[in-house]
Amino acid sequence: MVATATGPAPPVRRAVSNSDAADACEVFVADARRVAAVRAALVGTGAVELLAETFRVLGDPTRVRILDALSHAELCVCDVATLLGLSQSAVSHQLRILRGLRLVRSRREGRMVFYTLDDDHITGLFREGLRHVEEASKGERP
Amino acid sequence: MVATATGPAPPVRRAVSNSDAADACEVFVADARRVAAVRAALVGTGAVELLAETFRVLGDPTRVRILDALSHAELCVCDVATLLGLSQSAVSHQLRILRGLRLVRSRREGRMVFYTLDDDHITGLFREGLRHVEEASKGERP
DNA sequence: TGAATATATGAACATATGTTCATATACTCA
DNA sequence: TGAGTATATGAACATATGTTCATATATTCA
Repeated sequence: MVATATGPAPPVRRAVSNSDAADACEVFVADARRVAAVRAALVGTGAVELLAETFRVLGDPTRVRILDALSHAELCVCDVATLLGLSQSAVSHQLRILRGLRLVRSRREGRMVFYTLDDDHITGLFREGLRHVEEASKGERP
Repeated sequence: MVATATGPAPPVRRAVSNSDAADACEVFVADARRVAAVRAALVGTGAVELLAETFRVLGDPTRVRILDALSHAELCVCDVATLLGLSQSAVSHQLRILRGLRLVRSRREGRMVFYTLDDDHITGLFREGLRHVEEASKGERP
């Protein structure tokens, strides 16, 4: 936190400084100091794009199910398809996407290709997300 | 892990048991025992959907930037818009989505509405994702 | 009350995305 | 080598999604 907004900062109502960022519309800033401080602390564009792409890849039910399956055992494409009731093509397409972000790893063995989670990478996120969700669904306000 | 696939399990090549899951196509299972074990361990549909939706919401560059900004300070809508060079409308729409999943919380103060991260919820995922991505971009294979 | 301002929201539109279908590639075995 | 099988991939299509534009709602202040 930059400006520990207690007693939430008197709305200064100063026009947006025509520095670099915004001429988007006639938007005013409530607290120019706070905005400036936050701007300086923002994550770089590269990290934003990469992070968003990572989450986007994780944000599909089919891919979640595939990762869930692979978190329990190494499986070949046809096993995944059978297990989840999906077509071989659909599974293969999705595995390609997961592989592209290094979330899974493949190992060929004869005609078959076995997939596992690539534990070196963001896989932990999946596990943690699952924990969060399972908690959240319990602690939902009634 | 269910079947610690060392010496990766002789491909049994048994036809898919016509139990409940799959008649999707003529797909065969490589290891019926392993598949059955994994099937029993799969996460429920509800959790899958919720997890995927959570990640999906996190999987957009604009929303990542908004969360990044809010991770540094409490901000009103116009501040976020100014800060990120976005239209007020776009920000408001996105904040609605984030609010829908309880990732941010809003607090009205006069005409303005201030937003903060809802730390009780999956926000930790965002932070951790960021860490992962920043590591990953360093440790990329050259 | 009425003008001004901050935020919210519905409709429309362009783009992105997941699945299917058809087919290509890679590997095994006779 | 050729048939058979497991996986990969390109094209097409239906659906989902983010932004903009216009406008509604909510609050303050004269």
